[in-house]
Amino acid sequence: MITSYGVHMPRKLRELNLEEVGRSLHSNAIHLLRDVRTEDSAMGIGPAQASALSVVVFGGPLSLNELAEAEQVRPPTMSRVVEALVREGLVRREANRDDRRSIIISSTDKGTKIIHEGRSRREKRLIKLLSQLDADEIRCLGRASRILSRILVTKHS
Amino acid sequence: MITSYGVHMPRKLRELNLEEVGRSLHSNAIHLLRDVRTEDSAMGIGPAQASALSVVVFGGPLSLNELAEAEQVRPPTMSRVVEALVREGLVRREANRDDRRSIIISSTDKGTKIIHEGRSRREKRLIKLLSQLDADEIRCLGRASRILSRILVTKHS
DNA sequence: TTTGCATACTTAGCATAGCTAATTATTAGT
DNA sequence: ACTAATAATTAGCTATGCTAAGTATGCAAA
Repeated sequence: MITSYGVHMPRKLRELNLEEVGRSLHSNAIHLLRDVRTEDSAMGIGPAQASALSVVVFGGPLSLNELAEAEQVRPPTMSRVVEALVREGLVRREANRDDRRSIIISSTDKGTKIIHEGRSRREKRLIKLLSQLDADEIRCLGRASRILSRILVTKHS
Repeated sequence: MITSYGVHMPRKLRELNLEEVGRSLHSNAIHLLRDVRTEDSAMGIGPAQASALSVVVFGGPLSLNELAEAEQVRPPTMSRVVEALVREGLVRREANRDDRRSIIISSTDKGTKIIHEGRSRREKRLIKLLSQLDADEIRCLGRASRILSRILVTKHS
Protein backbone atom coordinates (compact mmCIF):
# COMPACT_ATOMS: atom_id res chain seq x y z
CA MET A 1 0.00 0.00 0.00
CA ILE A 2 1.43 3.33 -1.08
CA THR A 3 -0.09 6.47 0.36
CA SER A 4 0.70 10.14 0.02
CA TYR A 5 1.43 12.23 3.10
CA GLY A 6 0.34 15.54 1.63
CA VAL A 7 -0.42 18.39 4.03
CA HIS A 8 -4.11 18.24 3.13
CA MET A 9 -4.52 14.61 4.13
CA PRO A 10 -7.05 14.12 6.95
CA ARG A 11 -5.49 13.51 10.33
CA LYS A 12 -6.99 10.04 10.59
CA LEU A 13 -5.21 8.71 7.51
CA ARG A 14 -1.89 10.13 8.70
CA GLU A 15 -2.31 8.21 11.94
CA LEU A 16 -3.21 5.00 10.20
CA ASN A 17 0.06 5.22 8.33
CA LEU A 18 2.04 6.00 11.45
CA GLU A 19 0.61 2.78 12.84
CA GLU A 20 1.47 0.82 9.75
CA VAL A 21 5.05 2.13 9.72
CA GLY A 22 5.43 1.45 13.45
CA ARG A 23 4.16 -2.10 13.09
CA SER A 24 6.43 -2.74 10.15
CA LEU A 25 9.54 -1.26 11.79
CA HIS A 26 8.89 -3.33 14.89
CA SER A 27 8.52 -6.51 12.90
CA ASN A 28 11.64 -5.79 10.85
CA ALA A 29 13.72 -5.07 13.95
CA ILE A 30 12.69 -8.45 15.39
CA HIS A 31 13.52 -10.33 12.21
CA LEU A 32 16.79 -8.47 11.63
CA LEU A 33 18.14 -9.30 15.09
CA ARG A 34 16.81 -12.86 14.93
CA ASP A 35 18.86 -13.28 11.77
CA VAL A 36 22.17 -11.72 12.85
CA ARG A 37 22.02 -13.36 16.28
CA THR A 38 22.76 -16.69 14.63
CA GLU A 39 26.40 -15.55 14.43
CA ASP A 40 26.74 -15.11 18.18
CA SER A 41 27.51 -18.70 19.10
CA ALA A 42 31.00 -18.13 17.65
CA MET A 43 31.75 -15.76 20.54
CA GLY A 44 31.70 -18.60 23.04
CA ILE A 45 29.83 -16.65 25.73
CA GLY A 46 26.14 -16.38 26.61
CA PRO A 47 23.85 -13.58 25.41
CA ALA A 48 23.75 -11.66 28.71
CA GLN A 49 27.54 -11.71 28.99
CA ALA A 50 27.96 -10.70 25.36
CA SER A 51 25.53 -7.81 25.67
CA ALA A 52 27.05 -6.54 28.93
CA LEU A 53 30.57 -6.85 27.57
CA SER A 54 29.48 -4.90 24.50
CA VAL A 55 28.32 -2.03 26.74
CA VAL A 56 31.65 -2.06 28.60
CA VAL A 57 33.63 -2.05 25.35
CA PHE A 58 31.64 0.69 23.60
CA GLY A 59 30.46 2.62 26.67
CA GLY A 60 33.83 2.92 28.36
CA PRO A 61 34.67 2.00 31.98
CA LEU A 62 31.62 2.23 34.23
CA SER A 63 30.22 1.14 37.59
CA LEU A 64 28.10 -1.92 38.25
CA ASN A 65 24.96 0.15 38.78
CA GLU A 66 25.52 2.02 35.54
CA LEU A 67 26.06 -1.23 33.68
CA ALA A 68 22.96 -2.80 35.23
CA GLU A 69 20.88 0.22 34.26
CA ALA A 70 22.21 0.23 30.70
CA GLU A 71 21.30 -3.44 30.38
CA GLN A 72 17.92 -3.02 32.08
CA VAL A 73 18.65 -5.64 34.73
CA ARG A 74 18.92 -5.47 38.53
CA PRO A 75 22.31 -5.06 40.20
CA PRO A 76 22.46 -8.62 41.60
CA THR A 77 21.96 -10.02 38.11
CA MET A 78 24.72 -7.86 36.70
CA SER A 79 27.00 -8.64 39.63
CA ARG A 80 26.93 -12.29 38.67
CA VAL A 81 27.38 -11.60 34.94
CA VAL A 82 30.43 -9.44 35.72
CA GLU A 83 31.80 -12.16 37.99
CA ALA A 84 31.65 -14.59 35.05
CA LEU A 85 33.29 -12.06 32.70
CA VAL A 86 36.10 -11.47 35.22
CA ARG A 87 36.60 -15.22 35.65
CA GLU A 88 36.93 -15.55 31.87
CA GLY A 89 39.39 -12.64 31.69
CA LEU A 90 37.14 -10.44 29.55
CA VAL A 91 36.73 -7.47 31.96
CA ARG A 92 38.62 -6.01 34.91
CA ARG A 93 36.89 -5.10 38.18
CA GLU A 94 38.85 -2.38 40.07
CA ALA A 95 38.14 -0.38 43.20
CA ASN A 96 36.99 3.21 42.75
CA ARG A 97 39.36 5.36 44.84
CA ASP A 98 36.85 8.20 45.12
CA ASP A 99 34.11 5.96 46.50
CA ARG A 100 35.22 2.61 47.76
CA ARG A 101 31.71 1.18 47.74
CA SER A 102 31.79 1.46 43.97
CA ILE A 103 33.69 -0.56 41.36
CA ILE A 104 35.07 0.37 37.95
CA ILE A 105 34.48 -2.21 35.24
CA SER A 106 36.66 -2.01 32.14
CA SER A 107 37.30 -4.31 29.20
CA THR A 108 40.48 -6.33 28.75
CA ASP A 109 42.17 -6.67 25.35
CA LYS A 110 40.68 -10.16 25.12
CA GLY A 111 37.17 -8.86 25.88
CA THR A 112 37.50 -6.03 23.39
CA LYS A 113 38.71 -8.41 20.70
CA ILE A 114 35.84 -10.86 21.23
CA ILE A 115 33.24 -8.11 21.00
CA HIS A 116 34.70 -6.46 17.91
CA GLU A 117 34.90 -9.81 16.15
CA GLY A 118 31.34 -10.70 17.18
CA ARG A 119 30.01 -7.33 16.07
CA SER A 120 31.85 -7.72 12.80
CA ARG A 121 30.34 -11.15 12.14
CA ARG A 122 26.82 -9.78 12.78
CA GLU A 123 27.40 -6.80 10.52
CA LYS A 124 28.97 -8.89 7.75
CA ARG A 125 25.84 -11.04 7.73
CA LEU A 126 23.63 -7.98 7.55
CA ILE A 127 25.77 -6.38 4.83
CA LYS A 128 25.48 -9.56 2.78
CA LEU A 129 21.70 -9.17 2.90
CA LEU A 130 21.92 -5.48 2.02
CA SER A 131 24.19 -6.15 -0.96
CA GLN A 132 21.17 -7.41 -2.92
CA LEU A 133 19.82 -3.86 -2.95
CA ASP A 134 20.44 -1.10 -5.47
CA ALA A 135 22.06 2.24 -4.67
CA ASP A 136 18.79 4.10 -4.24
CA GLU A 137 17.47 1.53 -1.77
CA ILE A 138 20.69 1.68 0.25
CA ARG A 139 20.43 5.45 0.31
CA CYS A 140 16.86 5.15 1.60
CA LEU A 141 17.94 2.78 4.38
CA GLY A 142 20.78 5.13 5.25
CA ARG A 143 18.47 8.09 5.65
CA ALA A 144 15.95 5.99 7.61
CA SER A 145 18.76 4.91 9.93
CA ARG A 146 19.76 8.48 10.62
CA ILE A 147 16.15 9.38 11.38
CA LEU A 148 15.79 6.45 13.78
CA SER A 149 19.09 7.25 15.51
CA ARG A 150 17.73 10.69 16.29
CA ILE A 151 14.59 9.48 18.08
CA LEU A 152 15.99 6.37 19.78
CA VAL A 153 17.82 7.43 22.92
CA THR A 154 21.04 5.48 22.96
CA LYS A 155 23.02 4.76 26.10
CA HIS A 156 25.81 2.87 24.34
CA SER A 157 27.34 1.53 21.11
CA MET B 1 27.64 12.25 6.35
CA ILE B 2 25.75 12.46 3.09
CA THR B 3 27.17 10.64 0.11
CA SER B 4 25.94 10.11 -3.43
CA TYR B 5 25.51 6.58 -4.76
CA GLY B 6 25.93 7.46 -8.44
CA VAL B 7 26.67 4.62 -10.82
CA HIS B 8 30.16 5.98 -11.46
CA MET B 9 31.22 5.86 -7.82
CA PRO B 10 34.20 3.58 -7.21
CA ARG B 11 33.30 0.21 -5.79
CA LYS B 12 35.25 0.83 -2.60
CA LEU B 13 33.19 3.85 -1.56
CA ARG B 14 29.95 1.95 -2.23
CA GLU B 15 31.10 -0.80 0.09
CA LEU B 16 32.12 1.60 2.81
CA ASN B 17 28.60 2.97 2.81
CA LEU B 18 27.02 -0.45 2.82
CA GLU B 19 29.02 -1.08 5.98
CA GLU B 20 27.96 2.17 7.53
CA VAL B 21 24.28 1.52 6.76
CA GLY B 22 24.54 -2.05 8.05
CA ARG B 23 26.18 -0.92 11.27
CA SER B 24 23.58 1.78 11.78
CA LEU B 25 20.60 -0.47 11.05
CA HIS B 26 21.94 -3.06 13.45
CA SER B 27 22.42 -0.52 16.21
CA ASN B 28 18.96 0.97 15.65
CA ALA B 29 17.28 -2.44 15.73
CA ILE B 30 18.93 -3.13 19.10
CA HIS B 31 17.87 0.21 20.57
CA LEU B 32 14.36 0.04 19.15
CA LEU B 33 13.65 -3.36 20.70
CA ARG B 34 15.37 -2.42 23.95
CA ASP B 35 12.94 0.48 24.18
CA VAL B 36 9.66 -1.25 23.30
CA ARG B 37 10.51 -4.31 25.41
CA THR B 38 9.95 -2.22 28.52
CA GLU B 39 6.21 -2.68 27.91
CA ASP B 40 6.38 -6.47 28.09
CA SER B 41 6.19 -6.84 31.87
CA ALA B 42 2.48 -5.96 31.57
CA MET B 43 1.88 -9.28 29.81
CA GLY B 44 2.65 -11.23 32.96
CA ILE B 45 4.63 -13.99 31.19
CA GLY B 46 8.35 -14.46 30.54
CA PRO B 47 10.08 -13.46 27.28
CA ALA B 48 10.42 -17.00 25.92
CA GLN B 49 6.74 -17.72 26.55
CA ALA B 50 5.69 -14.38 25.05
CA SER B 51 7.78 -14.89 21.93
CA ALA B 52 6.61 -18.47 21.40
CA LEU B 53 2.98 -17.52 22.00
CA SER B 54 3.36 -14.73 19.45
CA VAL B 55 4.49 -17.25 16.84
CA VAL B 56 1.50 -19.49 17.63
CA VAL B 57 -0.93 -16.55 17.40
CA PHE B 58 0.42 -15.06 14.17
CA GLY B 59 1.81 -18.23 12.58
CA GLY B 60 -1.27 -20.36 13.03
CA PRO B 61 -1.47 -23.85 14.61
CA LEU B 62 1.81 -25.73 14.30
CA SER B 63 3.82 -28.66 15.68
CA LEU B 64 6.36 -28.51 18.46
CA ASN B 65 9.28 -29.00 16.08
CA GLU B 66 8.03 -26.21 13.83
CA LEU B 67 7.63 -23.90 16.79
CA ALA B 68 11.09 -24.76 18.12
CA GLU B 69 12.63 -24.07 14.72
CA ALA B 70 10.79 -20.76 14.35
CA GLU B 71 12.08 -19.70 17.77
CA GLN B 72 15.61 -21.01 17.12
CA VAL B 73 15.60 -23.24 20.18
CA ARG B 74 15.86 -27.03 20.65
CA PRO B 75 12.71 -29.16 20.98
CA PRO B 76 13.20 -29.93 24.72
CA THR B 77 13.36 -26.21 25.47
CA MET B 78 10.17 -25.55 23.54
CA SER B 79 8.47 -28.57 25.08
CA ARG B 80 8.86 -26.98 28.51
CA VAL B 81 7.76 -23.53 27.31
CA VAL B 82 4.63 -25.03 25.75
CA GLU B 83 3.95 -26.96 28.96
CA ALA B 84 3.95 -23.65 30.87
CA LEU B 85 1.69 -21.99 28.27
CA VAL B 86 -0.77 -24.91 28.47
CA ARG B 87 -0.73 -24.74 32.29
CA GLU B 88 -1.60 -21.03 32.07
CA GLY B 89 -4.39 -21.66 29.55
CA LEU B 90 -2.74 -19.66 26.74
CA VAL B 91 -2.34 -22.46 24.17
CA ARG B 92 -3.95 -25.84 23.45
CA ARG B 93 -1.90 -28.98 22.80
CA GLU B 94 -3.85 -31.52 20.72
CA ALA B 95 -2.97 -34.83 19.14
CA ASN B 96 -2.33 -34.84 15.38
CA ARG B 97 -4.63 -37.53 13.95
CA ASP B 98 -2.48 -37.95 10.84
CA ASP B 99 0.70 -38.60 12.84
CA ARG B 100 0.18 -39.43 16.46
CA ARG B 101 3.82 -38.75 17.35
CA SER B 102 3.16 -35.11 16.58
CA ILE B 103 1.14 -32.48 18.42
CA ILE B 104 -0.80 -29.46 17.18
CA ILE B 105 -0.30 -26.30 19.20
CA SER B 106 -2.92 -23.57 18.85
CA SER B 107 -3.70 -20.38 20.73
CA THR B 108 -6.65 -20.00 23.09
CA ASP B 109 -8.76 -16.82 23.15
CA LYS B 110 -6.91 -15.82 26.31
CA GLY B 111 -3.51 -16.34 24.65
CA THR B 112 -4.54 -14.44 21.54
CA LYS B 113 -5.83 -11.54 23.64
CA ILE B 114 -2.64 -11.30 25.70
CA ILE B 115 -0.44 -11.22 22.60
CA HIS B 116 -2.54 -8.66 20.74
CA GLU B 117 -2.59 -6.39 23.78
CA GLY B 118 1.17 -6.81 24.30
CA ARG B 119 1.91 -6.13 20.65
CA SER B 120 -0.33 -3.11 20.78
CA ARG B 121 1.47 -1.69 23.83
CA ARG B 122 4.85 -2.11 22.08
CA GLU B 123 3.57 -0.48 18.90
CA LYS B 124 1.89 2.38 20.74
CA ARG B 125 5.21 3.17 22.39
CA LEU B 126 6.98 3.10 19.04
CA ILE B 127 4.29 5.21 17.36
CA LYS B 128 4.65 7.80 20.10
CA LEU B 129 8.34 8.09 19.19
CA LEU B 130 7.54 8.26 15.48
CA SER B 131 4.96 11.01 16.00
CA GLN B 132 7.81 13.52 16.48
CA LEU B 133 8.66 13.09 12.81
CA ASP B 134 7.35 14.99 9.82
CA ALA B 135 5.47 13.43 6.91
CA ASP B 136 8.53 13.11 4.69
CA GLU B 137 10.49 11.31 7.38
CA ILE B 138 7.60 8.90 8.02
CA ARG B 139 7.40 8.23 4.31
CA CYS B 140 11.12 7.46 4.27
CA LEU B 141 10.77 5.02 7.18
CA GLY B 142 7.81 3.41 5.44
CA ARG B 143 9.77 2.81 2.28
CA ALA B 144 12.79 1.56 4.25
CA SER B 145 10.52 -0.88 6.08
CA ARG B 146 9.18 -2.30 2.86
CA ILE B 147 12.73 -2.74 1.56
CA LEU B 148 13.79 -4.53 4.74
CA SER B 149 10.72 -6.78 4.71
CA ARG B 150 11.74 -7.95 1.27
CA ILE B 151 15.23 -9.11 2.28
CA LEU B 152 14.48 -10.41 5.78
CA VAL B 153 13.00 -13.88 5.47
CA THR B 154 10.11 -13.99 7.86
CA LYS B 155 8.73 -17.19 9.35
CA HIS B 156 5.98 -15.51 11.32
CA SER B 157 4.14 -12.29 12.35
C1' DT C 1 32.29 12.61 67.14
C1' DT C 2 29.01 9.53 66.81
C1' DT C 3 24.69 8.06 65.47
C1' DG C 4 21.99 6.79 61.96
C1' DC C 5 20.39 6.66 57.31
C1' DA C 6 21.57 6.14 52.41
C1' DT C 7 24.20 3.99 48.79
C1' DA C 8 26.99 0.28 46.20
C1' DC C 9 27.70 -4.06 45.80
C1' DT C 10 27.37 -9.07 47.05
C1' DT C 11 25.17 -13.33 48.74
C1' DA C 12 21.35 -16.55 49.03
C1' DG C 13 17.64 -18.65 47.16
C1' DC C 14 14.05 -19.11 43.76
C1' DA C 15 11.99 -19.26 38.72
C1' DT C 16 12.62 -19.32 33.78
C1' DA C 17 14.94 -20.67 29.81
C1' DG C 18 18.87 -22.53 27.20
C1' DC C 19 21.49 -27.04 26.18
C1' DT C 20 22.68 -32.42 25.50
C1' DA C 21 21.67 -37.21 26.39
C1' DA C 22 18.51 -40.61 26.95
C1' DT C 23 13.55 -42.47 26.90
C1' DT C 24 8.97 -43.40 24.86
C1' DA C 25 5.72 -43.70 21.25
C1' DT C 26 4.76 -43.89 16.58
C1' DT C 27 5.75 -44.20 11.65
C1' DA C 28 8.10 -45.94 7.62
C1' DG C 29 11.03 -49.02 5.02
C1' DT C 30 12.95 -53.63 3.82
C1' DA D 1 7.93 -58.49 11.32
C1' DC D 2 12.23 -56.23 12.18
C1' DT D 3 14.75 -52.19 12.05
C1' DA D 4 15.60 -47.48 11.49
C1' DA D 5 13.88 -42.86 11.64
C1' DT D 6 11.05 -39.28 13.64
C1' DA D 7 8.32 -36.45 17.33
C1' DA D 8 7.97 -35.38 21.71
C1' DT D 9 9.21 -35.77 26.58
C1' DT D 10 12.13 -36.42 30.75
C1' DA D 11 16.36 -35.73 33.41
C1' DG D 12 19.91 -32.96 34.67
C1' DC D 13 23.17 -29.34 33.88
C1' DT D 14 24.28 -24.06 33.12
C1' DA D 15 23.00 -19.27 32.48
C1' DT D 16 20.20 -15.41 33.57
C1' DG D 17 16.28 -13.02 35.56
C1' DC D 18 14.19 -11.64 40.22
C1' DT D 19 13.62 -10.22 45.54
C1' DA D 20 15.30 -10.16 50.21
C1' DA D 21 18.90 -9.72 53.16
C1' DG D 22 23.83 -8.84 54.37
C1' DT D 23 28.29 -6.02 54.28
C1' DA D 24 31.01 -2.07 53.62
C1' DT D 25 31.35 2.66 52.85
C1' DG D 26 29.79 7.49 52.63
C1' DC D 27 27.27 11.42 54.37
C1' DA D 28 24.69 14.34 57.39
C1' DA D 29 22.69 15.84 61.59
C1' DA D 30 22.73 15.68 66.62
